[in-house]
Amino acid sequence: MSKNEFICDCNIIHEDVVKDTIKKMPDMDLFNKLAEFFKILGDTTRAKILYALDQNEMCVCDIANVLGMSKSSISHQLGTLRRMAIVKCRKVGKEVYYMLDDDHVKGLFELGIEHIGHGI
Amino acid sequence: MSKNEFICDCNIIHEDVVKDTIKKMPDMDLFNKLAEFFKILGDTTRAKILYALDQNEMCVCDIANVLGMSKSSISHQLGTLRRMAIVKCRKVGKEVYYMLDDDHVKGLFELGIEHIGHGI
DNA sequence: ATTATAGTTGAATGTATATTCAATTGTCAA
DNA sequence: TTGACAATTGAATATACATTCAACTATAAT
Repeated sequence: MSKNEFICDCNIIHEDVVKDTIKKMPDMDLFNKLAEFFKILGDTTRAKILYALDQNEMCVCDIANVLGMSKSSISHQLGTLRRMAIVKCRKVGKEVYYMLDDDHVKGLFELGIEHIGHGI
Repeated sequence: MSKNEFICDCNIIHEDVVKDTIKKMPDMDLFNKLAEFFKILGDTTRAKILYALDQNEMCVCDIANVLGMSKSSISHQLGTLRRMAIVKCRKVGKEVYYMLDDDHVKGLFELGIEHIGHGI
């Protein structure tokens, strides 16, 4: 592998380290999925929704009230969370009750909180 | 608490559940910090950088080559990661070597991967 | 059947942010 | 001290996406 196979305009490339790292990088597809997953938690509204649903199963209107936001925006976000299989719902008459679909979410929250250095 | 204290235009509010949930919600500031933190991992480039740095400490140019991206964009992202105290760096001559600053990152990655259901 | 309402959906808008480009800083070597 | 280069930085651009608004669907009650 000669230097001009590298994309970068510099002379001090540590070829061995770069090659070793490249070798160890998993399929790039994993990073897309990983980022997609973390992005879900990387929004204040969604984080609140998930925390709230971790306390109680609730209908859309209840969640909207807990967060002080419109039904529509909550519903949009719930749609996103549903598509990512992070929440699931059950329909009872006109109402739709949402709940967490995944135990990992709780674990992730706790690690995140630990990182931030807050107790709750 | 009368119904019109609620923000939502619906009749089926489960007052007890809403009040209970509100009571259990932590300081809203926590959600901002939490979301801010997860947002960091919620970007493909940053996820790759962190994974790469988990394999080897590297200079900016090396990272750029591993990811096949420009030095500038990598440097911008490293700046973000540094400001969030997720990576740290040491300067050696003209070069700046970056490494992970935080063990939680690894744990978070693993949980994320577990969620996605991939092995690596 | 008609009306009211819980929830969803699509389009539009505004905001956040990733990457590029160009200029700049700091350090080494000659 | 001058030239080369690793890295940073700011501004500009482009893209992604959260919320709003309005229209629509489905269910329940009268």
